[in-house]
Amino acid sequence: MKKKYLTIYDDLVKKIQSDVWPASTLLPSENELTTEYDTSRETIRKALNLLAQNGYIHKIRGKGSVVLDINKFSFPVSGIVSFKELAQQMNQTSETIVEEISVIEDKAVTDKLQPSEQSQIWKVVRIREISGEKIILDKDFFNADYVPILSKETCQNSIYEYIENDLGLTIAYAEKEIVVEEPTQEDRECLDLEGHSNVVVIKSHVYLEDTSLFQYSESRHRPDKFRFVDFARRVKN
Amino acid sequence: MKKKYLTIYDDLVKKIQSDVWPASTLLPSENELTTEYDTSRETIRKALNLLAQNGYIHKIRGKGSVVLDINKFSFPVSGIVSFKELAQQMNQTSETIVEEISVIEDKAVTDKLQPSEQSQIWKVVRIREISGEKIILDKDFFNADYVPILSKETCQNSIYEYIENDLGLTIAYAEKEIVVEEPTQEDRECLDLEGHSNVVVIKSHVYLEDTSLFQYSESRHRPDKFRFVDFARRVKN
DNA sequence: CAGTGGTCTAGACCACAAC
DNA sequence: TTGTGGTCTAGACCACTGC
Repeated sequence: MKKKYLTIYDDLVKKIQSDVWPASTLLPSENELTTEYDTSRETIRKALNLLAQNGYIHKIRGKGSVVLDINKFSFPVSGIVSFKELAQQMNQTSETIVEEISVIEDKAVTDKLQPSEQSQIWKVVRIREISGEKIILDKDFFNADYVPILSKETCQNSIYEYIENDLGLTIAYAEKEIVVEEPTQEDRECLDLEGHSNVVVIKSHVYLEDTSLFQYSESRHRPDKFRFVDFARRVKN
Repeated sequence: MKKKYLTIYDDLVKKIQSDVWPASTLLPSENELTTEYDTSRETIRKALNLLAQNGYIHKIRGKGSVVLDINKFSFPVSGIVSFKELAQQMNQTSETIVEEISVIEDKAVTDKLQPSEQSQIWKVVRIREISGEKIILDKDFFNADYVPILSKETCQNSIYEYIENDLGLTIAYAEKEIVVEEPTQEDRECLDLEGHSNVVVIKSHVYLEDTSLFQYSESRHRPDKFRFVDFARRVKN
């Protein structure tokens, strides 16, 4: 049995996207939705809070839930999403070139991932080509305690799919940092930089369900093709 | 009376930050917290979910809530935070130079903010100096329907403080977009770019409690001083 | 005033982890 | 089996909006 509040959420998203309730109009009240979906009010509220969190509605006390018209053109780089998922969302023609797969013992990286003493770290370097241009250089480091084998086919397709479906691991959360750096020699060699003198770097620490750090990665983007969209709410002090 | 779940949240944050429960240990269970704070379990869960959302803990079904050790050095650029609030959080010596305050009728901007027909738009340009260097160029546009007066002193101090405290408006949410651009002539003149050939631009649409768009702004950063930190959780499809 | 969303309660049943 | 967090319920009271 699927979770009730999620099926309600999905249903409401679908209806908002198909303009059942156009932007800046009100959703049915929580009480109405309660009878409509034959459930309790707290369950409805869970679904509505998800909608609000994701920028679909804004709730106003005493009035109701207003449908927002943002979020229509914004594809999320936020959250934890694999390149394959992203490319599918955007309907872009994209290509992945596996540049390097190796096992390393680099001190700087090893310290971050802290594998058990005798074990090692996978290094994967991939180039992402979008519409024929080499735009992104992905450098991934995996703790081999969790990912024992890595084939070229897996790296070509989707490492996340492999980790979640085949290895049965659950990716839980990540710390991300976005900074701008000067291109390294490697960046210049692998990417079509076209004279750009900066790259945007997304550095991620990715953790599993048991809070163990299993991946560190750097996603290095040509600056003119980088875009990050966020929906934020004001938090009072 | 303050909201119970928020006072519990604040208390738990304080205790986590003062190492009452060190990183990677477990918080007391929800049932224990229920008796400790003399409240219901759902209220405890609201507080814990807030902690999880903000990266303080990770909840594991069947085990408990693990304290994370991230979030200790990461100052949030995310969310809606004014420059004054940010500077205070970081204990940085900072200075604001008000470069321009004017009323404009630029078509491109007017279309975005869509003020009522006879009204106008405030344009404010400010330079942010951090440790003696001109690092950020803030260009703000306010719908004069909501902000009738803007003094130089207000712009020097904090426009948000003025809007929320003196005008009694409530800032609710914002759409943010981060892109990298080539510096404009204005960027070159106002900032200490030191040869950098890119600026990081945060473009924001800011909305009030009644969902009306009242501000558009561009915060233009020298790339080497820009940093964005995010905490994300994996969402299954 | 009636209707809205926001908070809080006390209890139930479930899925999962650890022993 | 026990204890954990995840979902769901039915009801209560409150603060706010709009008439």
